Amino acid sequence: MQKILIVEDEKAIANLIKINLVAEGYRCTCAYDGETGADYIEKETFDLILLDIMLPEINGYELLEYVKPIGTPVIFLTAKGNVSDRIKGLKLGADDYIVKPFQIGELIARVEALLRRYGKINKKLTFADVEIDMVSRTVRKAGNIIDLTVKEFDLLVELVQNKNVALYRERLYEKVWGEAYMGDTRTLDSHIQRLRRKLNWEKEIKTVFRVGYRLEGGA
Amino acid sequence: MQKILIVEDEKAIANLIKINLVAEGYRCTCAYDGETGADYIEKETFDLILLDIMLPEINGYELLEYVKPIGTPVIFLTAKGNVSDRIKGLKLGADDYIVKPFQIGELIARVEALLRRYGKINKKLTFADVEIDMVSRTVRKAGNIIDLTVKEFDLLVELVQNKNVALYRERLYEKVWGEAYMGDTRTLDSHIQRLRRKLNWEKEIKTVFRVGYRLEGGA
DNA sequence: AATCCTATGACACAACTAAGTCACAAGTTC
DNA sequence: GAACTTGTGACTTAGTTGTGTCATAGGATT
Repeated sequence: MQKILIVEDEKAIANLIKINLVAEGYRCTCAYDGETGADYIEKETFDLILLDIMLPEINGYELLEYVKPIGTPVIFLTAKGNVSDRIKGLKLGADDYIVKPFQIGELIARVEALLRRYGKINKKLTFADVEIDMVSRTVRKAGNIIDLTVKEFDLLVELVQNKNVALYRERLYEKVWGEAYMGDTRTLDSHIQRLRRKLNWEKEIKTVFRVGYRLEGGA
Repeated sequence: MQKILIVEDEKAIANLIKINLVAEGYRCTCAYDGETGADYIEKETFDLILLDIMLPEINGYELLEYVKPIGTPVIFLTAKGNVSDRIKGLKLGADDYIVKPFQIGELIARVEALLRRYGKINKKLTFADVEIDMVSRTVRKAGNIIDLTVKEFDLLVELVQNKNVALYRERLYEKVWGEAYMGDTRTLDSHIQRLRRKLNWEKEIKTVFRVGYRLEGGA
């Protein structure tokens, strides 16, 4: 379960947010002023911080400076229309902002999007006896390092993140290569072939005819 | 692959959205007025609908009423700052809204978030001892994987989604093949035959003479 | 009930399309 | 420039799908 810190001096707003995020399955802590917020950040690790700019005592920007070295993603809560605030916040390292008054659905969407973005970075992925370290970009199978090229690695990650899902060729291509797929070359096929060989995954990477590929089995 | 319907009268906006969603791996259909939108909803099943409130002829709210019983999730596209619109939309059953002009990234994030939330619900179909996983595109009967081709799979889904309903040949054909039916070939019959064989569904798929087929029984 | 007409079942096969394989050239990195 | 990565085209192999033919069954008409 992911933990979210809400730093917001208006208790009504803070609690409204909390109720809704808890309902979505997050664990939430509220701090009603910057100092308390800083204390929490010191003591615990959070997956995400929602930070009001206008705070008594310590303001949001200072707190942001404080959070930055830790690397926790931050969403700024800013007053309506205050564009310079947003820009300042983003420059200082906030990952996103949301304008008050906001609909709770919008907040949740942003929280989810940001957590998903960050989630990808610090993770290790595993599939059967294959372990993928996203940070060092290394892959081990049964403990032995398997050398993969950049494209092979990206493709593997995409497959493992969607194990047991039939992935359309177009989608795979677009995710790994970042551009539209024109189905007249053998690029994707070749890379699949290389992955299958290097990992001995002749069966695990199943061809779904006229669709794409599916990584089958695993944990 | 998930299908999204975009109902938006400004073609430029509709197409912009489409291009971006297609790049993300979705299949998109655009309707430039409410009536066309209603037609599509009638004919096809979508995973998500993006719906502009301000539409010629039928407005967004009416269309929403129309979609509600089907249960497809809806994201409203509303004009800037029109708070009462948003609230009305949410009350009427929209699952989220986004304010124009929007950043395309935000739209995508919301689409993904919503599909993920809903995806947990709608991704498996069952009929008797047959389980259909829409995501991995696999079919199991009594636990054993049954290999189906694309057309067979699509046809099966159509039948199961309308179990105990007599489906006209024309309708089946148009749903699965996406084109008009000219009743002088054995195409549909052959595929029905293949399904019956692979699933041992000689009785379950009942022929309705001069009409089409009906999947009978099940849970 | 006998007859006729049409719809569907069964089947085999041809046409088509997709994917596998491979070798190599162009591009990158060290 | 050596070693490696990557994309591509030619070719091969394989899987899918539509179609015609013929057999059979269903329903209508008399």
